Amino acid sequence: MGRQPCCDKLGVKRGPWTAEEDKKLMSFILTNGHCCWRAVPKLAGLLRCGKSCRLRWTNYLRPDLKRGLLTDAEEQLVIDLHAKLGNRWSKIAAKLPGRTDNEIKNHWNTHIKKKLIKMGIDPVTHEPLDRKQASPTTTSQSTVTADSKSGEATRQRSPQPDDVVVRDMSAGGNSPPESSTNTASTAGGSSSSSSSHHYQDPLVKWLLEEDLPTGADEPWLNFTAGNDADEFSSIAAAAPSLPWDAGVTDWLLDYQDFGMGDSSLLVDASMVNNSNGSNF
DNA sequence: AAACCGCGCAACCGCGATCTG
DNA sequence: ACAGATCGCGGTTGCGCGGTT
Repeated sequence: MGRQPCCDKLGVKRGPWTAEEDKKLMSFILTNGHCCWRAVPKLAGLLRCGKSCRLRWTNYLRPDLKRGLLTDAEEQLVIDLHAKLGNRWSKIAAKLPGRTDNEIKNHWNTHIKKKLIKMGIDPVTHEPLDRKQASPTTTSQSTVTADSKSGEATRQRSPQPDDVVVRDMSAGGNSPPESSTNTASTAGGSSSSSSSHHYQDPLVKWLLEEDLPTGADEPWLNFTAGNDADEFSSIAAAAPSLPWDAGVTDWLLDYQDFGMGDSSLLVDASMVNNSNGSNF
């Protein structure tokens, strides 16, 4: 009964993806889409399981991905959404176009969590760890820069977003619109920090108020016959932080060499632009 | 100069939800 | 209706790199 096994794990390659594997997967998905992840590795000629292919695609190869550190506005939005939603990274990521749940999760664990702790804020409940300890005026600015390491110091961190956090967290606040459906035990009871009017940043305010088109949109699945190679090139040029900028996947720049120049494979530029339309 | 340490990120794992036959 | 496959999510791990001692 039912379906075939997902993957038999025997002969399935694991570990870091090579440029060649990326090339195969990217080429395949841009050509055929990913209606069935189980079939993708076999059809693409990859010795990977479908799960691994999906992860690689969603976290690294998707054309609409942003790369690089989160901006202050994005970080602030993540903090607030986390206060509302808890560790529902996919929901949070859906509010940040071009960002993946994995990326946000990593950033939370490596940056934001520590930052909040240093500020005297419990990263789980978003409540002050110790109300006596939480002294925003003395901790926020000095500790924000303290966690910088390996390039973090180069980030242009403004103290203002942090000040907003402290103000919001200590202000209590009223019930967020989504709180009625929020069943997360950690954030649910204390998810009161985010009355959107607290945000001076209009972008953050807008993102919190609007039900955005999610970053999960997959415009590359909506290929149109009218697209051409020049259009694809313009998309790549317009997206300064696409993964292949790092040089690891330079092959993508030569997509015509392996058939991606075919008009049927190309991404609708307008849809890509829409997905990144918030211009962080 | 070498060893050690901490950080950041990519990838894996396991589980629950959903779908399919 | 049920069993099993598939998908998607969140937690965790492992490795490479850069900084420090």
